[in-house]
Amino acid sequence: MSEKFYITTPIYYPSGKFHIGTAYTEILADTTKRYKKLRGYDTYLLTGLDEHGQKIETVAKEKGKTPQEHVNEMANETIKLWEKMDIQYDDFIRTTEHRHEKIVQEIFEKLLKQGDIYLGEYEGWYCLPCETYFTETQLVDGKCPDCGREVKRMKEESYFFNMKKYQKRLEEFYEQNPNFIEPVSRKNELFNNFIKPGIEDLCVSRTSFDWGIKVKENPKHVIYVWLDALTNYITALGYLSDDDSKFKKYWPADLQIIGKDIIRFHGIYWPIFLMALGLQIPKKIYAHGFISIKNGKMSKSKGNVIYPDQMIDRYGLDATKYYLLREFPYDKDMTITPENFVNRYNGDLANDLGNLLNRTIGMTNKYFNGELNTTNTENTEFDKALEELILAKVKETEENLDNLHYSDALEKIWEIVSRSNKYIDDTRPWLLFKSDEREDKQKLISIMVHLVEALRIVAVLLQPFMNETANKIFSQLNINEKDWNSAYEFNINRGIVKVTKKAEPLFTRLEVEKEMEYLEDLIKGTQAKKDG
RNA sequence: CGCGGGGUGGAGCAGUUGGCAGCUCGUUGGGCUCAUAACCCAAAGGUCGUAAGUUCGAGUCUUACCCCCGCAACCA
Repeated sequence: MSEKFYITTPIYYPSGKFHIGTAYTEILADTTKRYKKLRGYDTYLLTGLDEHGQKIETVAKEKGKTPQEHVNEMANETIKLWEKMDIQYDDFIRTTEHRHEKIVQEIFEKLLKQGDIYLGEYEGWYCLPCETYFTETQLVDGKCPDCGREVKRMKEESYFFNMKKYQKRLEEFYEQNPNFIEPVSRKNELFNNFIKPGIEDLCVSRTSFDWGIKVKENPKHVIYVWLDALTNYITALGYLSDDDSKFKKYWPADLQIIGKDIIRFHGIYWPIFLMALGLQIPKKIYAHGFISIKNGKMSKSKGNVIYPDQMIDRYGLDATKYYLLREFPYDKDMTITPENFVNRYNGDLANDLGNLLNRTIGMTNKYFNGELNTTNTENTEFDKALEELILAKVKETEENLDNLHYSDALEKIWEIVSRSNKYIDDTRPWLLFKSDEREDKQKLISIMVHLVEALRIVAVLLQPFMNETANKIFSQLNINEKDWNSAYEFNINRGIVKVTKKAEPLFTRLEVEKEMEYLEDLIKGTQAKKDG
């Protein structure tokens, strides 16, 4: 039986439309899943929505809907988006589902019985019109950050989770698992700022709103945020349910992908909840950075938001994914600029990769009527050098993928592409074609075979990132050898290869000026109006 | 003195344990013609935020300072 690999994304909060940052998290998870699957793992990818809470209640009311109606709509939209993005998730959990709510109640009761949860009082700054508590630091000039009105110091009865009790165990856990959170810089940040100074108890219930899971024995309380949200990772697998086979098989998670904003909750509360339940802690949490556009973090008020469907509709899924995965640094934030996008698209996708396929197929048709007999080719020095380089890059691509360095992995794949383009210039097939020497014809066959193989290997490596593009390459080359392991060697003895008659461009070049303008408008939000 | 990240050729970035300053894009010149006006080669361009120090030698270590950007606990 193959080794399992359980990946999770955060469950997103559907108070509004998801922007490209959310899509990126999902893309990361999907890419990881596809890669692990190709490497032979039994993979399981969980994603979903966190549908409770004050804000959902408020947003629904504004739209004249019930919270349930609102989240149902949002769930439909989200699923449509993930379909459009070809996300290969195995389960989509919604915290309003019975399977989740029931178990969360049980977990709460268990923790209460154990003495990990106690009844206390929550105190904070309360905005009456917004019906929301804020912390000191959330206030803007001492007023409500949402509406700007006066806030009042208020108290309410609340259940608390005794985090302090687990302080020492958590510190020990971090000592023993220094790579629990990646990148380590983020681990250090969390450790220095929140763990070392002493963890504070966490409020796990509220009475000031209604839209949530009720505490069974005290139903005026609604279970508050994190105990509800974080547990999705285990309730989705059937923890404490009649059928917990998936839980037994897949837990603990091998990789939990999150954004850097929720590190604290996944790095402190989550391990502690699991300790309290006597469960294993996930192997790794990877926290990626944020996407910023022009003047900082994306926000509607700044007018610098990009939505994934807008990019996909105009440039295609693979180009969108490529750009994000190629430009997003492993341990830093990413900045999107129209110029950068157009450069990557034209340079990497159209010119380097797309055109390499195009010229290879063009030559194969012109020189050999599309048919290559790939047996018994003799390797020249150029051929050998190409093979060596490519095989080295395959290794490097793999290493980077194993370490979640997706941008670097793509860079390595593109080194194969670049080297192949150079190889054509070095070997000058067009001169060999004009020659009458038999030896030159032999060389020419070898060159074309090597190019076809190089492209095939590129396609193999590209599968986790750009499945559609990879398949286009396979189909135009008319080769079906897609296994990951097949990238480890040049198969130059595959018999007759008959490539497609007419190459179809993988990516057609963009008009720089026009697209930059389009993207500028998109970011400003004026493009929607133009389209409409 | 809250914590952290960062300031390197026009732009975006690499620079491992201190040892000739690199990459991508752009610019300029050249080559090639199989190809999506693509591809290949070459060149120009940096006092590595500022100042001082350690050292035979510092982008890389130490100290001070200046500037930019996140995070500061129950908001997902």
